[in-house]
Formats: sequence, structure tokens, C-alpha cells
Amino acid sequence: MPARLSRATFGRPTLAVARRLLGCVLWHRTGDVWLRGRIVEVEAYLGNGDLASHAANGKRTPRNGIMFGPAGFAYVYFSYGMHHCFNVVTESDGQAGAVLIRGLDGIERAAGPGLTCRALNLSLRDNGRDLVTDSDLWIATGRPRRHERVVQATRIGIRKSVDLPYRFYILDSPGVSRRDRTAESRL
DNA sequence: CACACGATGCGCT
DNA sequence: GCGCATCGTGTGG
Repeated sequence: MPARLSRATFGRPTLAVARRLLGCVLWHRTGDVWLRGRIVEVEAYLGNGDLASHAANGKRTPRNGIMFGPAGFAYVYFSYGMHHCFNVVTESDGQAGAVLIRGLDGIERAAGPGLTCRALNLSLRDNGRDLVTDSDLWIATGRPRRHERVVQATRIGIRKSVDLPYRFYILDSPGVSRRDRTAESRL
């Protein structure tokens, strides 16, 4: 059984955590069935200064409050009236930050944040769960394989801070929602 | 209380 | 590439 990612690991700067999550495995138990997928695409969302973030203006609201809390907790929100997006809270307590899980491969394959939640049966019920201590929801340590390259690119589906290169993905994984040929050409 | 708007995905052109 | 479903959230009146 691989080790679980620790509070200290989640508590590092958001961009570092985002990159670190690639190759790690997200586990979720529903009933007596374990669902799991290898994380292959992520996006970082910061606090003040990142206008695309739910914590952009530095103000806590009922929805985004968990982004300001201690690292290692799940931040799940409902989007477009039909999809869920699953994030992991980062940074030290009081500092907002989260990493959006956008794609999985391996046992459960999913390209895109909404499909990722569908594949692992993640929903608003999971909002606020502690990935460090929860027996049914956690992340196993992992790394990209030796031959795999990591691409850093701009984020998907946002209207603000569009040029910030806060998306990371594993080149050639089927779980990547959208490739960025320009970023790939820089490798 | 009203309303504008998504950190999306899918089907059609 | 484009339109659209569908509804919680945040903001402003």
C-alpha cells in the first residue's frame, strides 16, 4: 500500500503542490468499492492576484471559505448546474490556495474536471473532507514515470488571468482534457 | 429579491 | 469551432 500524501506536502506553495500531484493516485471508496485514478492533469488556483480563482479578491464566502483553511482538505463545488469540480486545498492556514484535479488515467480514466468527479463519484458530499485522515478519500504518493514529460501551460475555461501558466499535465496521457501544442513545443 | 455568470461537457456544423 | 443545458453563488438594488 503506497503512502498517503501528508499535511506538510499539501501545505506547500500551490504551484509546487500542483506539480507534485502529477502521478499521484486519488482513491475514493463508495460503499464497498474502491475507485482510483492516477492524476495526470491539474491546475493551480491562488489567492490574491489570481483573478481566475474563487479566492481572487481575498474575501471568504460560504463557498470558498475552505480554500483559506488548512491544507489537505477537499474543496468541491458545483459548476454549470451539472458538473462537480474537485480541488485539494494548499498553502498554510489563512492563505488561500487550491489545486483542481482535471484528469485521471489508469484504473479510472477521465479527461476534464467534471468527468473526473463523475468517474470517482465525487460530489458536494465530499466537500470539506480531510484527505490526510479520511478513511475513504485520500491521495497516494506517486510520480510521473521516468519517460513521461510534464507540460506547463495556461488554464482552461477561464476569462481572467488567462496568461498565467498554472496548468500542468503529463504529455501523451489519455486523461488530459486539452493539449497545448505551443507549450509542448517548448519542451 | 433579481439576475448575470461560470475552474464544463456534449452534440452538431 | 459553436451553442446550449442547468443551477448555485455572489453581488447589487
